[in-house]
Formats: sequence, structure tokens, C-alpha cells
Amino acid sequence: MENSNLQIKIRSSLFSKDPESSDLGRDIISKSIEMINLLGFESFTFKKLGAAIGSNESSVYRYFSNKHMLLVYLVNWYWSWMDYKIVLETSKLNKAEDKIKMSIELLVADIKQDSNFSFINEVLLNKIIITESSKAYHTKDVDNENEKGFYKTYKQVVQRVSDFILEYNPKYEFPHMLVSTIIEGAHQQRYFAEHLPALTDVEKGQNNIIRFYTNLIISTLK
Amino acid sequence: MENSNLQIKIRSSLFSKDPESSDLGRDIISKSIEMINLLGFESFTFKKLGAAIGSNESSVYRYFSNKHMLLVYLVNWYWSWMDYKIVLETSKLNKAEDKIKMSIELLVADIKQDSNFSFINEVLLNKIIITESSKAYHTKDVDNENEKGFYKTYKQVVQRVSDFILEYNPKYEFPHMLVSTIIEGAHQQRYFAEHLPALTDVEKGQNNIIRFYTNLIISTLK
DNA sequence: ACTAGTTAATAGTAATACTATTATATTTGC
DNA sequence: GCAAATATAATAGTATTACTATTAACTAGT
Repeated sequence: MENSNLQIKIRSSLFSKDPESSDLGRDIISKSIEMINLLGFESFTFKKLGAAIGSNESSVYRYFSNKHMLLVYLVNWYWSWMDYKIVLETSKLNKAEDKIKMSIELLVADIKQDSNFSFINEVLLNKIIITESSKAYHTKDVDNENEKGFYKTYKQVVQRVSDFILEYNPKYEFPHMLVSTIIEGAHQQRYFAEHLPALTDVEKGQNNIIRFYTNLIISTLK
Repeated sequence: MENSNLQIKIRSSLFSKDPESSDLGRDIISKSIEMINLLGFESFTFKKLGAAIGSNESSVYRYFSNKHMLLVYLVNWYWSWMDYKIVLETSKLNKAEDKIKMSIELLVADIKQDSNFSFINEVLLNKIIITESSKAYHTKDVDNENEKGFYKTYKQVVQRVSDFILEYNPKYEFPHMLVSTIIEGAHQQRYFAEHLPALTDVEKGQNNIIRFYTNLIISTLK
């Protein structure tokens, strides 16, 4: 499966110049994933990124108009990739309950590196999603950006899993609320487990989070 | 109940000079709540705040070393206040199930102005908690700040409601996870309802959120 | 009324986010 | 195969922001 021809397609409104169209662009993506993890989003700057890839600030600006747009791009890439994985893994399954469990598993479990997309480190990208992604849509400009489709791939994932839930229980009133609660909740619990353990009950190395949210969804839908 | 003698006590490590100790300090608090709501946390600056209260940037710095610390102060005030309300309202109740329901109600429902604390607008502060509070602990410095007790009042609320849950079902494995999932989830759903409705199922003016989370907690604990 | 201590305003500096302009490749048409 | 057109990147800025050092003014106690 190495070096496959798969490509996650990102809508063109999310960048100034397509980072997949050049070596510099791909460097920008892979290095920014590293650096945002290392420094945190606030301390990450285009100047530091430029220096780290042997280029400079203004060249990065040709690809993304600011670091917020770069974060939005990364978030979109992640959810497109996640959607592709959910489609791939659930298409083999017949029972709605299995599709739900598989989706939860994919959404909540530890991320493994996916060799299909060589210049993206999915493990580190997942950490960015957990720690920084809420900053992407907690802005004053969220309504405007939402209209422009900045959060479409995330909404698509929520919609897909909601459809499985309705397949399982067509009368359930709150499928989207349940799915987004679980996705966001699972990410938060991972963060709490590492930094604010008093807010959770996760023991190191255990898989309490999957168990908790699988229980939650099944007991709620019954 | 107007002008009561109640005061929310804030630990002194959360400010440089106690804002409750002077008119300027109280102005800083009330105006910053307004301005963070109006501008969003990123566009809010001490310069703008100073100008708005007829003072200046550097005077604000005497109270808080930076805007992050001011946000942490506000978040702590909110959770101290919430804890006080939970204690007040649940102390009258006997059954654990009622205490849980009351806590959820207080944590999730629309906030009403509390006339006991005249210079704090709790309605606006709640909006800051919903929109901006996650930025307080999603920083590179979170572990260090947590050690210094920056998130103590939030953890205290989670602990209090977790205790009600254990009173109701002593064998339940994940009380903290359940409580923090509900608190954070409810805030997120409110944000989604206003800005990203595709992620939720909340109709305007309805109280779906309370219903959803009350169902969730009760069906999970049974 | 003097002075020690507290508080606030002035006037900075360093870093950041972003932009206008210039230089250097690369591609394309003939 | 070469010049013109186009794409790409680097230089050199500016405006804003976050923060600080210093000075001025006010307050309280004796």
C-alpha cells in the first residue's frame, strides 16, 4: 500500500496556492504539523516555519493567508481522511449497530500512521485535532467561514455517523447531537487524561474512553 | 437580595493585584466581560480595554500580567459561582437523583443574572465560558498552570457532581468522565446551535439540550 | 506637613502578523 | 532555441501587539 495514488481532495477556498502542488507546499504541511505540536498553535509562526523548512515567511504566505487558514486546512484534511476511513471500513458491514461501533472505534481510538499519504503524519495531526482544532471554529468570523464551507468535512463525518444511528433507530431524536458529543467528548477526555486528570477517569494505557462512549451510545439508543 | 455581602473568593495566584480591591479593578472585570464578548478573545487587547474604561494599558497590567491570566480569572470566578449555586440548590434535596438533575439543570440551562454580584454580568460571562474558556487550558503551559491551581474551581464542580453520581450508583466506573462530558458537551451544543447547526439538533427556543443530557445521564447510570 | 508606600500614566522596546516590491526561476509561444 | 510571459520566492519593509521601565501623582500614617 506504500505510495498509493490516493489523494485527499481539499476545496480550493481553503488555501491561496495548493500546498500539494509543489515541494515547498508539501514541506509547509508536514513541517507545520510537527511545529504546531511542538510549540502549540499560539507560539507557532510563519517565520519559524519558514526558517525550519529552509525558506521564509513570505513564501508561506503564498500558500496560506495566515496561520488560522493553515489550521483550517489541516482540520479539513483530517476530517476528509477520517470520512474516507469510515466509508472504507463500514462498507463491508451490514448491521447498523456494527457500523456505529466501527465508526466510534475509528473516531475515538488511537490513530495509526496511514502510509497512503506520505507527507502527512496522521498521529501528530490527530494530536493537533485534539489540542488545537477547537480554536479553528471558536472565532468571531465563524458564521462567515461556515458559509464558505470551512467546516464542511467535519459536518460530513457527523452526518455520516448520524445516518447510521438513524438506520439503527429511525425514531431517535438527536443523532447529530449524540455524534458530535462523542467526537468532541472523546478528544477532550484524551486531553484531560494527559493534562487535567481530575476531570476524567482514564487510567494510563487503558481503553476506558472507547468503552465509556460505546456504552453511552448503545444505552442511549435503546 | 440586592447588594448582599456575598463575595466569590478568588485565589491570589490568579491576579497581580486583586481587582476587587479598587474601582479600577472592578471596572476592568466588568468591562473585559463585555469586550471579550463583543470582540472575541483574540481581538480583545488591554489597550482597547484601558481606553474603554478611561484608563490605559499599563494600569490593566498591574492587575493581570496578560490577557490569558484575566481569562483564567474569569473562568475561575464562573466555576466558583456555579459551585456555590450547586451547593445552595442541592442542599435542600435528599435524593441523589434529584441532586443530579438539579446540577445538570444549573450547569446546562440558560444563565440568569445574579444580583448578588453586581459588577459581574453572569449572562455574558456564561457566553465567554461557552465560546472562549477552552482557550484557557488549551495552552502549552497547562501542566504547569494546573499545578499552580489555575483550574481548581472547575475540577471542584466536576468532583461535586461526581459525588452525587456515586451516591446514586456507587459502582459506576466513570463519574468524572460523565460529568465533564456533559458540561463541555452542553456548552458546545449551545455554540453549535448558534454557529454550526449541522452539528446539532437544537431548534431555536427549545430545551433539547437539557433533555438530551438528562436522558443521557439517567440511561447511562441505570 | 512630611514622607513612605501605593497607584497610575508616559514612553518606550521587541516581536508578531502581514504586505509591497524586487529578484529569480520556469514555462510557453513562436 | 530564445524571448516573452508567467510563476515563484526573497528582501525589506509597516502597523500592531504584548509587554516593561521609568516617572508622576495620589494617599495614609505620623
